Amino acid sequence: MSDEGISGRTTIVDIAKRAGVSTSAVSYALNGKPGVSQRTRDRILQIASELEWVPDAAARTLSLSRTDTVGLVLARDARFLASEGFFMEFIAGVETELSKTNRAMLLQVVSDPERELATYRRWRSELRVDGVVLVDLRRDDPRVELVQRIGLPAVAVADPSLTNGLMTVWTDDATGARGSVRHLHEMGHRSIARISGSPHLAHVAIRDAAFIDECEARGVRPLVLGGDFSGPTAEQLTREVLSMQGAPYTAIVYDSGLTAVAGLTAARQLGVSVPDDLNIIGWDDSPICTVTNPPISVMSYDVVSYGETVGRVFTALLDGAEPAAHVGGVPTLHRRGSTWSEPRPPAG
Amino acid sequence: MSDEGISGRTTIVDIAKRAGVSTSAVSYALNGKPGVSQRTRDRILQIASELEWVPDAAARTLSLSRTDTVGLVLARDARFLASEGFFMEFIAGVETELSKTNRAMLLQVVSDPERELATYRRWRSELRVDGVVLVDLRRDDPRVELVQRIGLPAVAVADPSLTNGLMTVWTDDATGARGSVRHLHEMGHRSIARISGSPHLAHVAIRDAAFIDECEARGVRPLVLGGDFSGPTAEQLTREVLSMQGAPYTAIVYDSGLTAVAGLTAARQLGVSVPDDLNIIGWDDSPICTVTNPPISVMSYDVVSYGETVGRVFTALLDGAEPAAHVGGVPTLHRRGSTWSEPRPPAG
DNA sequence: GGCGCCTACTTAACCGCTTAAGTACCCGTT
DNA sequence: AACGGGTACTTAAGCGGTTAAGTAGGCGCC
Repeated sequence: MSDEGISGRTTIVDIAKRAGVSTSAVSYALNGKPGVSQRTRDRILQIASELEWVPDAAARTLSLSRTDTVGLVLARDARFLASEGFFMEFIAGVETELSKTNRAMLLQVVSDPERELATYRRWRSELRVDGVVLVDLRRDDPRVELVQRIGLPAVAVADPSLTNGLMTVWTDDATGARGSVRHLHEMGHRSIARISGSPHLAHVAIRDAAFIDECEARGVRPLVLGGDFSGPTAEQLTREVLSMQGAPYTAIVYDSGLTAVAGLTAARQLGVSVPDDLNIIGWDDSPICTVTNPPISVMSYDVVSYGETVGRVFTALLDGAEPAAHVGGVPTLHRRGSTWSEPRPPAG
Repeated sequence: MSDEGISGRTTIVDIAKRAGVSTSAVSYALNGKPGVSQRTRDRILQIASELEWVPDAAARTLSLSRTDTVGLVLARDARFLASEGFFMEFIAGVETELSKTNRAMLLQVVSDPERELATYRRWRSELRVDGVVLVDLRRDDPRVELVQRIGLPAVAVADPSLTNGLMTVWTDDATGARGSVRHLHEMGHRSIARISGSPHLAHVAIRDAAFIDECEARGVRPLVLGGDFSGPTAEQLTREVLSMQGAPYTAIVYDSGLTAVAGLTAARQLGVSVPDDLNIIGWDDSPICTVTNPPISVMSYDVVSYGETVGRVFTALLDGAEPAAHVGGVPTLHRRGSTWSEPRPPAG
């Protein structure tokens, strides 16, 4: 009450005056650097906390060239790319870790990839962030090349095969896809379809390949249809799968929760019973997978802890850690009502 | 290529050298202020663009006490409070407007309200943001008092009755709630239930009151059951409504898309046909409302443009506009398959 | 008892940009 | 010819921190 007020914010000058020392002594004390006696250090710390001093972010940035901020750009239609709620949980996880080192997150939602690149360039020039998190990578994604060229520290959230040596955190989608096939095969399925998301997204392509490979290894008849993460397309493709000639597909694996729900609806409209005649597996857990009848089994992992890993890795990167690929999660099957609960003999 | 490199970033000193003037002349020219001739101004601008100069954010903040950043804090369980995708669209809208004045958005996801308050205090002390956007207000929300006390500019996204004179943007939930009742009444419904979200959220209470009021004005028999925005609770409450004694409720209005889907599932399990025996209306549009069978009618408004309004109002606020309440959207009915498409004579 | 060496500070420069205050010069006046 | 008043700049100070370089005083040591 007494010292603040007029000037507004309290600075290290205020602390220095009170303590009767120079501002550099204050700075040394506050940052735990040598150059001040223990007595003086304690006194300065005491005064700082009395005055509720907090360092000015801009001043720090200016002299340290460090912003304590990490940037995240999301493409406008990200809500189609990831299942509902994914980003909320992901961001929550990232921040849990970042806040431990007092870092914040700058978020930008853009309408197209070109603007995303421009945003990185601008952030870099303005020195607004210490680095960025890259999500939703595509094959030969221009962002990877850009951040490397302009020297913007980055953590890529994608399969290591796409990140050209950047620091990366990934989920083992291939193992997840194989796991879904394995489970269905063990339950007796011999014909399994997969209705995937946008094929130009790298993780989709990875799931596709692993799916087919695992099916072939097990003598299962596979089918992959490329969709776009939207409900109507998933419904349409589901109808196609279910009305094909020949031995029917008894299970369909989707690439999100939303598309799985759409598939369930389509099946019901065709009079196909889930799970009796058809098993359905979605990807990424979300509340909507639990409010359907039957609730939908999904391949998923803990998104919050995935984000936490990204936050930790980011902190390490800024502390000088060498780029490496870290596993942030392995999708595993969460069984619910849309899949058989025990093996059935293969038909035919 | 020639001038950058060694030092790294290009500053106004570089421009000044090239132009053979002082840095102040450069600053005046760059900011369109008087004090330089047109010739010199043009030359400086030319050089600046050749050098691809971008102002350093921290330096600007330090001398102007302005960050060009707005903060947004979301409570960790926000994904339950708003329907899926709401925040992505909302934030996209806000940023569309903010980016016009070259402002960015700092995002923090916290686990509890206490941390949210702490975040505002810290941002204020560190001078990290010019102001904040407040969402998901409760009655007597402590955030309103806090931002006013510490003098942090804020735009509250909530009903004006809750914001104590802060700059606010709101959706007319009361009119929306009345609209849902009006439509159902005109279709012939005479007993309408409402399964609402968490009653301690202000907008929920407002919808509750308007719902009951409009029902009474029309001689409709109302019922309001308070839920929590979760699927299981919505299913449970739906079962309760449908198994009550006496004249049945022929329509249920929910407070989100997710809970409406849950209600649809519960109804189906009880053998109640939608829309024949029961009409269902959700709130806030989202993809999941379109992938059910039938797709679900919702009360909704354009969330992106809602966000845009918030962005515009925020810009105005920082430019000195007086606090006022602005309407950002009025929920209207989007008719889909879960409600009758034409009036039926009231039963009984 | 003069030397060097710590320790515990202070002084001053710097980060990149803004802006009040000063200065040099030109022009039109009386 | 001295003077007032623009115009077009420059100088210098300041925003709030950090940090290299300087300095004063105390201590041990030969």
